[in-house]
Amino acid sequence: MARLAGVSTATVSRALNGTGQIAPATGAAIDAAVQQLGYRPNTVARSLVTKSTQTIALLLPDIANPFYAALVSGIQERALAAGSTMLLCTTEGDPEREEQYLSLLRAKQVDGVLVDGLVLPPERIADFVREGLPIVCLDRDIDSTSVPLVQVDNRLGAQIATEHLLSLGHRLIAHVAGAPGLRISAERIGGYDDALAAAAVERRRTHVAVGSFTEEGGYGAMRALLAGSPPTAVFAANDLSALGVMHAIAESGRRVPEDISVVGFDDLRLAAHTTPPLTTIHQPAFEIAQRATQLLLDLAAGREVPQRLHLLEPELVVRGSTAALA
Amino acid sequence: MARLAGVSTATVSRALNGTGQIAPATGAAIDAAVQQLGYRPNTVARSLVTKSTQTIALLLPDIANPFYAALVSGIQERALAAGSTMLLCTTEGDPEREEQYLSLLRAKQVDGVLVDGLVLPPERIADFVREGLPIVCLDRDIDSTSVPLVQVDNRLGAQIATEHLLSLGHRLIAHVAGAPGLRISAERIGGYDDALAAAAVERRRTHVAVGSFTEEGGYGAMRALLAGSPPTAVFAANDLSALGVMHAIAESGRRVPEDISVVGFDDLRLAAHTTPPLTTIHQPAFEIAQRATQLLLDLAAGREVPQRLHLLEPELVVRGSTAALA
DNA sequence: CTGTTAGCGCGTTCAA
DNA sequence: TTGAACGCGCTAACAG
Repeated sequence: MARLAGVSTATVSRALNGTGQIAPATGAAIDAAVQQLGYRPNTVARSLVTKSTQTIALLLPDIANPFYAALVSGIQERALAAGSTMLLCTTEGDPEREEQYLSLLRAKQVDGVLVDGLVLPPERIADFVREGLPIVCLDRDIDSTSVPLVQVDNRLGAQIATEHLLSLGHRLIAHVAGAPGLRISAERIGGYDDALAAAAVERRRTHVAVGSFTEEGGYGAMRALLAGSPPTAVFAANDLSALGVMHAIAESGRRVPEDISVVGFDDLRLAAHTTPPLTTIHQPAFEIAQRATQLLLDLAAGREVPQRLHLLEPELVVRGSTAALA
Repeated sequence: MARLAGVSTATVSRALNGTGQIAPATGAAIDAAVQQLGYRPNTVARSLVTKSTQTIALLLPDIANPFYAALVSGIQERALAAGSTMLLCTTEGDPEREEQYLSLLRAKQVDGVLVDGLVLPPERIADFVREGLPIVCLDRDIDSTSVPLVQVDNRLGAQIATEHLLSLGHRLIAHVAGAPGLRISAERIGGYDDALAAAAVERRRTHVAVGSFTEEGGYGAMRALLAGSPPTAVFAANDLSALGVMHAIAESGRRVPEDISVVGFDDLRLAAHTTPPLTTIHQPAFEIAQRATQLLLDLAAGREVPQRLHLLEPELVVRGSTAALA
């Protein structure tokens, strides 16, 4: 203990936390003792009295999706600036595991939790909020008024993507949709529909296939699309499924973008290096993460957050996977 | 408190932890009270006395690399099975931040930390081990005898990759290397050299370029290679840089694999969906993560780990990016 | 089988 | 400016 090298524990506590006045001499003595022993206060004991663990959690289905991974650095930056660390909990889309984790996190007294892509019923989540666990939702919605939400304007992004294809002269535009039942999937379909309707282009039922946001799903969806009446352009609900789409197109002997144009959504780091480089909708992942984290820290500190919905702007990034209709 | 609904706190503790014998009647009463109040023991208080936080940490440079992300699910599975959660700490390759995190993690009394790709001097890391913080290294080495290591046999993997290209008739085989100064980069260069030497193929200095394990790095390295005397095949130090390599090749008007074959390393999920699908060396990421986590939990529990080095087998996965020399 | 007592290592009164 | 005393919520040791 630093106590052995000086004064009482109370004084050490005050010195290290900058609480109260410390005589220069005793301050120096404490510093010396700390140096010598490599002393660091036990944060567990501190948490027990302060009621703050300086820990937040990120709860999401699957960190293997690079978009989720991109969120982490934004969270990390804000959290570290506030002296907090981040627990990562992956659920594999299993609602039981979501609930299990939420309950565990509450027991662990985390200061708050960031959730993304949960499938648990909103009322269950609201229960946790009611019990005093601050929760902020990022990227994907939850149907709950008790949880702030930070995300990109999905509908607008999808609309911009589709308009880009329309402006290139395409009329047979397919959509490889996200996982069924998710609001985010519906919104991207909505934006696609909006753009087609505004251009008075017929929207064929057979031109929407489910890609489920994965490489594998996009691949399967595109194969199905090619087996029917092939489109001249495809808007994929995210970059990962766009990868699968391009794979299926290449495998069928067609070329991107000469035969079929492809647009993705997310703008993953690797989108710039696919073959061909992927035209896509940029999501400000870093900013989404930072905003959501700040909101969560505010909530945890007992500050009110005035606005529930935080919508950020999507942006079209044109690369090599789209071209004018031949 | 559940105390209000029955007995003493000690009995509740025993009932909930399964320690000691509990009369059926009181057990039922406690269960009922727990249900009614939604009671969960405060793990912070528990940790203060048990000296275990049921928390481990993963310290790595950058979660945006999908290979690191793949490790997470293996860790998560083992950790959750042991009732532990995982703190994720990303360092951006900054040694100061590594030390800052390690110090913070010690203060937080984590049960142990898994490290990957640290650049901190081994002796600093050994200091933490000496202070009683269990550390296990996975994927990338540390030059320290006090830290167990779980990784794939990098040298062997690189050798297998190069041999594959040799067996296809290639003789002008370039290597896009990893970040300079890392043992893992040197080992993969070593395996490449071994294979060339065994086949009595000349290894040209100009056929090794630095790709630094990133898409961007691989892209730049391949452009440099193409500006010199172009190889007929390339072994990239990881899949991400292989993506950049394929990008540069396509941009130069050449085709993969007709003009140039490409082999990666890692076998990321997306490797199956690049254009063309990437031939690569499979790393058992899930197993590496599980083994390392188990080792760490053993260490944290005070069990001895007999073996310091755990080498897992790499495996060649042949897809569409390699072909026989024309 | 159960209650009482005593800490775990801190922050925080209240006096001095 | 500093120390003594108390308590955060829990588990462990010891009686009973």
